[in-house]
Amino acid sequence: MSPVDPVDARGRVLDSAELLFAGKGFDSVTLRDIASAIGLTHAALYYHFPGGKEELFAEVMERNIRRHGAGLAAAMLAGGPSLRGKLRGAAAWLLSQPPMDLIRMAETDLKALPPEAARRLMDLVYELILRKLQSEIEAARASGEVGACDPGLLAGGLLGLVESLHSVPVAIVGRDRYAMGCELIDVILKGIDYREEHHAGS
Amino acid sequence: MSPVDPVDARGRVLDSAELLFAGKGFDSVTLRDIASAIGLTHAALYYHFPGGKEELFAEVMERNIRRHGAGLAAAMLAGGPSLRGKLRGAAAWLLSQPPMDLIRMAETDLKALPPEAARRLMDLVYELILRKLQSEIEAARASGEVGACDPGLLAGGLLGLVESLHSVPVAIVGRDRYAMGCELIDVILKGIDYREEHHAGS
DNA sequence: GTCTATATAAAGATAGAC
DNA sequence: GTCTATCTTTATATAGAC
Repeated sequence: MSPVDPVDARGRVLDSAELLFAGKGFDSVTLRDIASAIGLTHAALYYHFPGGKEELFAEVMERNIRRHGAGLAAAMLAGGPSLRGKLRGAAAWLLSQPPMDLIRMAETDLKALPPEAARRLMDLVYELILRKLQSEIEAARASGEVGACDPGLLAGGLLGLVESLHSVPVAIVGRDRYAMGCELIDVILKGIDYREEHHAGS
Repeated sequence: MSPVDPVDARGRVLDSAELLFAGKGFDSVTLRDIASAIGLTHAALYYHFPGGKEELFAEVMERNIRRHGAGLAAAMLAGGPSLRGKLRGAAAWLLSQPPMDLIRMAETDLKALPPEAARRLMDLVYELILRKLQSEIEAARASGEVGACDPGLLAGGLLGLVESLHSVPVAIVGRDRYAMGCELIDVILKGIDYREEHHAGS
């Protein structure tokens, strides 16, 4: 708790690395970037992470996924009993965090890790994030709150949908990301009132 | 048209680069990767692209965006008059191509280019891809085929949604990506039958 | 148009002082 | 715990032969 807590140096390295990795991906971030952002030289990182860049990245990703999982669970709980509330809570949480960019993670970053480490992280994403979303949709489906649907597909779709809002230039669009997230969730829940027979009948 | 068409060497370089850049991103692909994939040395690339990696990448991205725009327009036209048909055509096209990963492009890859080049490419994405999707939704909205919605937001959401299917492991899920795309489109169009008053009434 | 060879720069990693 | 070298590898880029 002292102004510069020496025992927490490792945590500060993780914070710096997470910020940079999340923004630019594994290959675009150097150990010197990570170190200099917190006033260290890159050599110091090897004291905390003897395994070098790969070990640091793997730990960053695992901590990131776990925090996302915990935050998501808490946010959905706080969203109240309705599925809409839970999904809005999930959106608020996801948009409060730096983008996870799961596509890049799966397609690019994880290829830099040993296959077992990559698999382990993907399993964590599924277990701690996708599964939680999926469970809530399944529960709503079982209780009759929503109609027939594929909860697994919807969970992945919702995640991709909300995450894609991170790349919307808010300054140009002039709308809050959370407001856009809520609107997209309502579209999922209620649709956009498509008239099947429109062309036949007009 | 000869088996090895010398005048088309530049095009083959672009093809190789596009394949690799699309899969792993700017920083994770080396000029040696691109060259050796087509039986050249990296030095040969400088004959076709004197500006080096950046020039090659910028040209690849521009060609990629233009092809996506043209393919999207053709696929939506072929989808027939209904919005559902057009969107399914769009999904079929997007899923037939390597992932564009617009989030990575916007958040990572474009930062490696000069700002004007980056802006130009983002403008092209908007003009040739998002705007086309948006126009179709707007037209359907104007004709009464669908109800009130935000066409711009929906266009971006649909793109993110369909693109995210690229990272679904088909072998595990056991479903065709196009089938999943169609289901998600139907969710957008018709919703998942959310009962607003479920909790109050049960 | 493509090659070999080389220059230059950047990044991961290690050794040893403090 | 962190630093200052230093080593090694890898990548972009260029020069000049063919």
